[in-house]
Amino acid sequence: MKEKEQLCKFKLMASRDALEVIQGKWRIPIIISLTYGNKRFGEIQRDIADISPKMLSQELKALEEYKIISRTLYDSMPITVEYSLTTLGQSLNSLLDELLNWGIYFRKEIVNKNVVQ
Amino acid sequence: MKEKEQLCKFKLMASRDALEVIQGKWRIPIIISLTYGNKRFGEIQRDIADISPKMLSQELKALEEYKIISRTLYDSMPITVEYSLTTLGQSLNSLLDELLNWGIYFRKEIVNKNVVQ
DNA sequence: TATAGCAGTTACCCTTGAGTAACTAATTAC
DNA sequence: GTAATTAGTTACTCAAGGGTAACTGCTATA
Repeated sequence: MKEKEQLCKFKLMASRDALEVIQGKWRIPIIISLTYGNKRFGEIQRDIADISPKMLSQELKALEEYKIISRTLYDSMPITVEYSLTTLGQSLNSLLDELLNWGIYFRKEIVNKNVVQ
Repeated sequence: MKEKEQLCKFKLMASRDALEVIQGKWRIPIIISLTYGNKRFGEIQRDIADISPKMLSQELKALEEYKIISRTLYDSMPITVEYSLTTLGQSLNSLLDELLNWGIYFRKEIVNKNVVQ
């Protein structure tokens, strides 16, 4: 029984580490947008229709600090900035896939059956 | 290009459905605790050492509404209440696995290397 | 008679997440 | 000369998420 509890505690810790990074309304959408190739600020904003420049800027900075994305400045005129997933960011791929699959399954099971609203 | 954009929008929607359910500090820990068997209120509270009864009660109710867990009242003395995962809740299994795997990987890559903090 | 465990509830507070609107500076096109 | 695009920033506001502490009613045990 003690083993089981220790494993449980370990999993709780790991899930918190992961959640700390992907928590919030906008980070997953931003990462999904970037799985479709490197993008500029404005392009991400157009992908995620209802994000404000303030939130996008704020969350891009956070994801950069976590080394999930990287920011490249091109000294063109006008200045362009390109965001891309790092290898750590790309390692989120299978987690994202599961998230998407479950989201689709959940909508089928619940939302369309009007069990929840 | 239009196909790519539509797929991106579709994925954004699915991820939001999933996030709506698992978002927040406590839901994933509660679900993880319940993957180790049906549990009573006090048992979950002991698993997740720093959760308050208020938050546990509130999040259990939310998860019940989403049909992720079910609540069974046993009319023993004193009254005991058992929480368990529904089949919908169990369907989160592979998502949880990926979350845990990524959490462990992330800690190895970042936290231990002191890149963050 | 008092304490402990069962499963929560209630009231209060404070911080954070997120939204809105307006603004920056540089350049190009009309 | 004015508007549009580039990539953001700043100030202000509000609601939600979450924390703390005390409390409920019931029963069994010491």
